[in-house]
Amino acid sequence: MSLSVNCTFTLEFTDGSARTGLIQSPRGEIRTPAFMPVGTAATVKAMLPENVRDTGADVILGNTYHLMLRPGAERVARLGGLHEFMNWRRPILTDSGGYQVMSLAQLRKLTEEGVKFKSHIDGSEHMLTPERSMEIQRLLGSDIVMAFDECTPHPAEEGVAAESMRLSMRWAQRSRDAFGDRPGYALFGIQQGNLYRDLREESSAALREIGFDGYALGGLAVGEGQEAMFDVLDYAPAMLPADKPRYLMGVGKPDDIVGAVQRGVDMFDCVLPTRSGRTAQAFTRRGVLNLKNARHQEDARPIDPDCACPTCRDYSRAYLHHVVRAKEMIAATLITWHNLHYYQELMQGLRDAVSTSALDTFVQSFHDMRAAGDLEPL
RNA sequence: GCCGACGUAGCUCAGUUGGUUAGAGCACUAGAUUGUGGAUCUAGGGGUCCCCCGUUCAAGUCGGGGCGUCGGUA
Repeated sequence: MSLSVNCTFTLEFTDGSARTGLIQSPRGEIRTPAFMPVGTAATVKAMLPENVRDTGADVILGNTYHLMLRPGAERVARLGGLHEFMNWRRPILTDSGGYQVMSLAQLRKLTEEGVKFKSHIDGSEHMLTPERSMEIQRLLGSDIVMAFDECTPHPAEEGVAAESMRLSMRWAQRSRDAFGDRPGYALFGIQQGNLYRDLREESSAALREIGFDGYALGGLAVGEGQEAMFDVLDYAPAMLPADKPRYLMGVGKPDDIVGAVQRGVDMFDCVLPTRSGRTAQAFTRRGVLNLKNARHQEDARPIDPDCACPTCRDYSRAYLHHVVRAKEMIAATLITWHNLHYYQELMQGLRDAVSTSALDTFVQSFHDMRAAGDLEPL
C-alpha cells in the first residue's frame, strides 16, 4: 500500500455545543469525547496495557519531559518506539514537556529559544525547544504530537498572560515548521490566554493561521476553579475550528468533564483516576469514596454494586481498605482499575447521550446520582 | 537475696539549674491533590509523666518508700 494514511477527524453528532466524533489513525480509532489515561513514564501506573484497553481507553498520554530524561528518546527509538517499548499498540498522544518543565524541573530559565532546566531526577541540565520537543515526540513515535508551549501560571495579570501566550504562539509556529509533513501523525496546537477572552481570541486566530490537526485548550485547571474554567469554556472552544478535535488539557474531575463536553470539548486527559487510585480515592457515580477511611473496614460491599469493573466484581471495600492500610501494591491496581473503568464508562455515557440528543437528561441524572451520595451505611 | 539501669501518648523516645497549657517521629482520625514525583502538604484526637508520701510559692524533674521491666551477680 503506497497511499499515505492520514490522521482524520470525523464529526458525527452534535447536541447543543456538545459533539461526538471519530479520530482515525493508523494505530486505531479514537471515539470522542475521549478520556486519555495518563501514562507518563511509559506506563499507566499500576496497570497492564491490556487492562487499560479493557476499560475502554482508545488512546493514552505519554510525556516528553519524563521520557527524555529517562530512559531517553533516542533509546526508546532504538528499542522500536514507545508503542513497542511499553506494549501499547494503540494511539498515543504525547505532551510536549512545556507544562512539566514548569511544574517539576528546577532552575528553569525561559528564553525566546526555549527552556533550560535541571532534571528533577538527577539535577542534570537540559534544554527543551520547540524543535527538540518535536524531535523527541517523533523519536517516541507519538501519534498525536503537542506543540511546545508555556502553560501560563495562574493567576496572571493580562500583560503577563499576553506575553506568555504570544511566546507560545511563536513556539507553535516553530513546532509546526519542525514537525513538517508526517502522514499518519497529527500535530495539535495549544490555545493560551489565561482567563482573558481577547487573549484567547488572539491565540485562536494565530493557531488557525498556522493550521493544526487539532486544537487544545491550555492553561486551565491550574487553580482558577471550576466556575472560572467554565466561564472560559463558554466561549473558547467555539474560537477553534469546528472540524478539528478540541482537547482540554489536564481535565479533570468527572463533573469538569461533563461540563466541558457540554461546552464542546472532545478530548481530555487527567491524572486523577490513576493518581487517586494510588491514594485510595475511588470515583463513583455517587461521588468520591476515600477507601482509607475507617468506616470501610468491615464493609463487605464493593465500591459500587452497579459497577461492572473487575474490582467491583471481586473485591469488597473492607479488602480494599485493608490493602490500602497495609500499603500493598495491589491496592493501587484495584482502585486505579475501577477509576479508569468509571471514567471510560462516563465517556461512553456522554457519547451515547450526545448521539441520541439526550445530553441534558444524561447530565441531569449524573448530578442527581451524585447528590444522592454514597450507599446507605450498613 | 544483693547491685545497677530504666519507667513520659498506641509504639520508639526527647524533656535544660525545679518555672506558662508536657513535646517529637511513627501510628491513628480526617482533608487537599486536575497537560503524574506510588510523592507531598494541611488539620485534628490522644497523657493518672508507674503509685504513695514528702520538700518547695512551684515537682515529669529533688528526697523516701513501694510496684514493675531489663541486665549483672551468688
